[in-house]
Amino acid sequence: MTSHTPQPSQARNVVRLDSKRPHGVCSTCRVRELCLPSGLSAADLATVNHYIHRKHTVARGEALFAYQEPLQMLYALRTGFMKSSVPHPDGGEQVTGFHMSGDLIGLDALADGVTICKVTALQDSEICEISLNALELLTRKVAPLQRHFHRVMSREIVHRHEMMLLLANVRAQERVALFLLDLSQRHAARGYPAVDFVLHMTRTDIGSYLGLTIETVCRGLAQLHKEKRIEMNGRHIRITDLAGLTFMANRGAAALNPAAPH
Amino acid sequence: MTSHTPQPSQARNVVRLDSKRPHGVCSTCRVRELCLPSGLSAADLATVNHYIHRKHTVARGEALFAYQEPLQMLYALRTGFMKSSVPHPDGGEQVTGFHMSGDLIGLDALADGVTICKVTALQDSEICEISLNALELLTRKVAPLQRHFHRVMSREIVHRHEMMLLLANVRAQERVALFLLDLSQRHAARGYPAVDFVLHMTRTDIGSYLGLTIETVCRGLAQLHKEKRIEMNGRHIRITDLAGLTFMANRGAAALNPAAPH
DNA sequence: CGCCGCGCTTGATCTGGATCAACCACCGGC
DNA sequence: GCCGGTGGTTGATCCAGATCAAGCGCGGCG
Repeated sequence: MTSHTPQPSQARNVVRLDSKRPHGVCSTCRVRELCLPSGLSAADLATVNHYIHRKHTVARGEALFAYQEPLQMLYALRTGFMKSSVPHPDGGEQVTGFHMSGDLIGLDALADGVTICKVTALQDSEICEISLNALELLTRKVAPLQRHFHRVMSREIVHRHEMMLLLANVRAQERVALFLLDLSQRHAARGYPAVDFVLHMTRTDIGSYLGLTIETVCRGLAQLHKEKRIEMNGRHIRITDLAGLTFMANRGAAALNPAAPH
Repeated sequence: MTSHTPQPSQARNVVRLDSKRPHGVCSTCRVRELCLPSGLSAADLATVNHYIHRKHTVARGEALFAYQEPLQMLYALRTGFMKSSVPHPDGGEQVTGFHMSGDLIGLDALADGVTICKVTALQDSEICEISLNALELLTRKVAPLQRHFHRVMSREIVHRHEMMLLLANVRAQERVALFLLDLSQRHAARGYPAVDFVLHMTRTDIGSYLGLTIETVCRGLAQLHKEKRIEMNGRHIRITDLAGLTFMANRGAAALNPAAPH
């Protein structure tokens, strides 16, 4: 009810410093370039900065928001790891995505102002937020932000598009390989090791996300291990044959990358 | 190369009449309210109108654009029927969507400026277009348009999200039922009969779209006929038991609508 | 006309992954 | 220490839907 609409002042090029936002939220953020204010000039960044709020941590296991909850915010994951899921009527859930630092969360709620999935922290997470009102204001005012925001939304479409193709066309074994590669690439984009990481989600989550049962995921991983493509110790994964993994994933993902050079 | 950026004039509230656009493209359009300029005031509509171009017809079987083609336009289907598809390396294709009048086409290309699917006309179609430059300008200038555009993009995310859930969770028979209901609702939204329509696509297209083989689609339809839920004559469909069809589809789609009242 | 090719239908068989089942490893509580 | 719960692994069986196969109806064309 308290709508809390910030008053935009014209031609603001300076960061206003106050006790709540000592240095600005984005300007000190490591993953800024993966996030909403990617590619902005210092002046534009300062403007945007002013509307972004730091929110409290979401503890592991806690929800950022629930399923079908009214939402007037857009969130960005600053640090941590989260999953999106849709509850099944039978008590289970369908996992629809995993989120790493720099990812925007809540784009799918713009359509009707209501969330279409629940988002839960798999690791203690810090998140930033911006009100949709402020976002609309800013994207009107800051053209590069507008363009980037459109690209981000479009990328969200492309991602779900690729998941559709995966679920329609790709064999179980290759789904698992693609999943690991996707994580690997997202780690790399954030400056973490690409071939050595920890899975923050359970096997059940992975299976649900990939449209497979937990048993099939296990067998898929076991098979990759037998083929000496990965080493595995519980949730710790080490990719020992990235090229081989990429190759077999690409065979499976031919449908995702039809124009890939032979 | 010839970038053709229209010069925005300030506070233009009148439709400029010229020989090319006698009445404005949108203001005479039957599906305007389903399309980009939904919910605009007369003045805003006139402004938007000015940047929308009518393009020539795309004949049945012809492509609107190809796979992985640079795209600086957003299209809207005015009349006709189209499909989106991704080519398979083996010569086949994966159908990713069907488009009816009022649908926007090309939102997924915003991400990288390159199309991620090919779009073909299944019926002779008229399409409208707007350059991305103009769109960016307009959404900055016309706030209701901006808001609506964000909702449209978000809806595109939601749609692919629902397809993901369908492909991951729903049984073949229920996929077919859901497909028919989806078409039915989209017909109804355009003022056409909801229970009596023609499928413009082949069974193969349907199968590809639903992640099923053509045989399974046939059997699904035959089963629906046997259960007296539909009548069928080639591509002509008549839904004779909409309630029953909805019921069985909802059972299958429980995963898509988990919070549906008992 | 006859022939071909495409879209569609229906039946018979096969199989990838689901389901069912058993078991282990680990951890937290008492 | 024991005990129960959660997450993970592996083996045995089952089944929905893919694959293979055969045939029909129809429109275009030499």
